[in-house]
Amino acid sequence: MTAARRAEATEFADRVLDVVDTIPPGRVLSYGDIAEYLGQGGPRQVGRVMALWGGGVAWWRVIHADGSLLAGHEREALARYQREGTPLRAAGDGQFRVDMRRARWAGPVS
DNA sequence: GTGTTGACAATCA
DNA sequence: CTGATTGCCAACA
Repeated sequence: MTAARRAEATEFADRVLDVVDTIPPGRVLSYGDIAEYLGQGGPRQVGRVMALWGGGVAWWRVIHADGSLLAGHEREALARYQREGTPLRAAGDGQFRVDMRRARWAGPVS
């Protein structure tokens, strides 16, 4: 059942993308949080989905658990954060990270 | 079937 | 706070 397996992968991806699309402006979620929220897979699987099909959603709202930004897209994400008012934290060297303590979204239900 | 890699995470030094 | 190590899950050669 290779077709079924592919269908499952697409379904998982669809769920992840749906969750990401549900994240309100000014908030973020970590890969592990999304995996935990879905109750399946893991942070890496979420990361894979984002890498493949994340281009159609607010990928900048999905970051690492420690609040670090995506490698290679820091400038883009930073612009989004400043525009949406996402709580940021400067490290002094130009290293900006999201303040997970405040920006972390609890989900549709809180 | 085995080993390596990866948009990760938690823990330890 | 930074860096290194281990654990996890799935894809890929």
